[in-house]
Amino acid sequence: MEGPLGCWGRQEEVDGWRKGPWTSQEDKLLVDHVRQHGEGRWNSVSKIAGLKRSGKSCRLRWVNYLRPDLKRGKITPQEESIIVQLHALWGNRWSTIARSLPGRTDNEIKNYWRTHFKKGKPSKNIERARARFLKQRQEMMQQQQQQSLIVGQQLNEDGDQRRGTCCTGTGATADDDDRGSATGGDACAAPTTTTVATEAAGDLTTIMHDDDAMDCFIMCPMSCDDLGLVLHGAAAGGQRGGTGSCCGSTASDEYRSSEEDGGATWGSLWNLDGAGEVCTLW
DNA sequence: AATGTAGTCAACCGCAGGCAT
DNA sequence: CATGCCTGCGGTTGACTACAT
Repeated sequence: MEGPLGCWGRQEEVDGWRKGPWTSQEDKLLVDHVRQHGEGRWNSVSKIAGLKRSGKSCRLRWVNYLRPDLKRGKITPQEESIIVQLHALWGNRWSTIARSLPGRTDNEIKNYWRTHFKKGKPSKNIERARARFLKQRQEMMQQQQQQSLIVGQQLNEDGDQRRGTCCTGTGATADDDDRGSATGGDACAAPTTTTVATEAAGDLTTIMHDDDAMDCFIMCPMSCDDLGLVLHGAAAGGQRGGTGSCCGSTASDEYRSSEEDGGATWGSLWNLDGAGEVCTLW
């Protein structure tokens, strides 16, 4: 899809900024600039590198296309499963989902989701993954309920120290600046969280074992508080842009279109009835 | 072969949060 | 404390491509 004209037709210039598709020369300038100065300070790129592009445009071009660690090519079935399951957890938080998929950008995932799921009809692969996900989550919750009594006794002894167990894996990145993250540096996960997530992930379990990089998903890509916020988001009024909750919705086990139904919650998200109960495990 | 439709994807826009002044 | 700038995010657009009729 990367042609001389790209998809935006001829390049135009507005307020001194070039818009439209990037040329190979511009790409080269941007790549050279990032190599020399690193990422960030995008607004100064135009001056330093001599690009007639806004900082926004430069950043977008780099993040979505020029970054060397990008994985080109189609989304694999495994990645598809991950996307679906992470979307079930986090809704349209594409950047968060993207962090669990090395080499994929939020834009890519967002586009993929829209084209594949917006109009319903998930693939059979997705349906299988989802069914297994829900089933295993149910089983896991039953086990957790049985264990909760024992754990509760231990917690009473240990106080709040359970939240002091912080993960240091790649997933607990410092750039977890998601909206609603109430406490800084709390990318923590009690041991039970890891277990729960791994089991609940269903198909993911196999994937994770094959690829350590994927562990960033299991190892709390978002903070505990953040996860709770997402899962309870509807009660809190939800976030902008439709980032809401799976807990607040009801009954129907259908796919919905987030855009077309006008819902403030995750429209195309499966209804994870009982997800609120999962929240209580964290 | 021509036309219509759906899918894909790069790039834009507006908004919100963080930070410096 | 208030203001403005920068950065990042999610939603949307629109041209191109592939497939169907």
